[in-house]
Amino acid sequence: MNESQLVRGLGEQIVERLREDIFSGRIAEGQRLREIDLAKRFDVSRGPIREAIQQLAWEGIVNTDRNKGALVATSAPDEITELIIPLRCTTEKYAIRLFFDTLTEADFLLWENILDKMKQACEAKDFALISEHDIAFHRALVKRSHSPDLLAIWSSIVSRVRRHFRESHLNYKNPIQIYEEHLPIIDALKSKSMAQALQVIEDHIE
Amino acid sequence: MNESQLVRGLGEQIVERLREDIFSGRIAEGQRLREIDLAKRFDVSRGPIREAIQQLAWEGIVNTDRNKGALVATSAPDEITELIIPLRCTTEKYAIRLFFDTLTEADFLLWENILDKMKQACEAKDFALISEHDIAFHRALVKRSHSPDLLAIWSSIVSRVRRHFRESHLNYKNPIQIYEEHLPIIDALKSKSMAQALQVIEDHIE
DNA sequence: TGACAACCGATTGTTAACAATTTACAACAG
DNA sequence: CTGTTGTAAATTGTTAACAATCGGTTGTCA
Repeated sequence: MNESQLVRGLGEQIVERLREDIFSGRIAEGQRLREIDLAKRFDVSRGPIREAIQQLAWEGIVNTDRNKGALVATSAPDEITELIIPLRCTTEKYAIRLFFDTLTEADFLLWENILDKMKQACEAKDFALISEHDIAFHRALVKRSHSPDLLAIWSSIVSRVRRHFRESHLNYKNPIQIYEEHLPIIDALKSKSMAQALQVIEDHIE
Repeated sequence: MNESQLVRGLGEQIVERLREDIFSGRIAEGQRLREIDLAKRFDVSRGPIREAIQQLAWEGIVNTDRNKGALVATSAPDEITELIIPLRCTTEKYAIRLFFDTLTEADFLLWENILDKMKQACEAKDFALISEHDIAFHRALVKRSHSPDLLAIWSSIVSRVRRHFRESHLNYKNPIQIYEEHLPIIDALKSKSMAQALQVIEDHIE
């Protein structure tokens, strides 16, 4: 998976901008997305716009009806969270089992680096950044398994519910708690007890 | 949600045809998908083809590189099966819980229709077709939940292990058993006992 | 011979025009 | 007044042409 992605297609860039607009509330829930409007706004043709909308639809951020266009989805988080929790538990615990015996200091450095950035975001109360780093941290965990398939499966689960990450973060009065809740994971991974690490990740996800 | 879907876009139809081709093995792993070839084959322009490929990429059925097109993804290695079983259990049981109380005769008709085709494939010992219908059956189950989130997640999980469907089928001396093992699922769904249905699907997946 | 750069064909990315469908609204009949 | 039907505008679906990019090939030079 190409991390840097120096040059990206118009569609991908538009996806990111729209996703950020929707998550930040600049584009409201239920609002209709018209291809021509977006094409004018981004100064591209409707091709990349349609590409972006299709992707957002797959992520569950907008709903599309044939010949009727796209509406920004209203969040219905609760039921699906119930599904996501066991799925994440299964995949992330599986990842930990794969890599636990081969951990090195460099791994902890990498993860702690991400958590540092998350801490700064928490202090700045920048919820968009907090979510990004939260996802990045767990992605880095799964990636450490060195299994592209595992990473791909995990990604498809999480990106589908990126919005729920964000919404659950908004429930924290003091965002620094989000950061603090990640520290035990690192500790447990350092502890040399796989059973304990599996338990901690399970508690964390729930 | 439009149940019948009488009229669907070209892109959606092409997604289904390509998915069937790949799940059955008619299009091999690693094979390159050229937009122009597909456009000629389906007698449409490249627009709907690109739409279909993007969707297949999201489901994990093909891998795309910018400016380099799409390759049919290679199925995950055997170890992953260990992970997939609990993931499928979780998602398919979740789906059954969602729809169990609203089942109608039409649902059973649809599913039995797929199983009929599977039966014919079993009698013909056509393992490619057996796999295709096996996956199609489970997909139809999950789709019945009417939850796009659930279907999206399930799709991306199963697409990565499609080869294991075929390989596990090859272990059967008498392929008709594959068909017969699906009948208890229908029976349990008809039985009005959700707990029993959940147990049956769990036993079936393992 | 081997490295390297400039081309060329093939393929994907993007655009703009055209076709089909939906929606809103107005005219009309009962 | 209510419901229906026809029409036009707005919007999405599809197409085909054009632009940009990639990979291999060929030719040059050390």
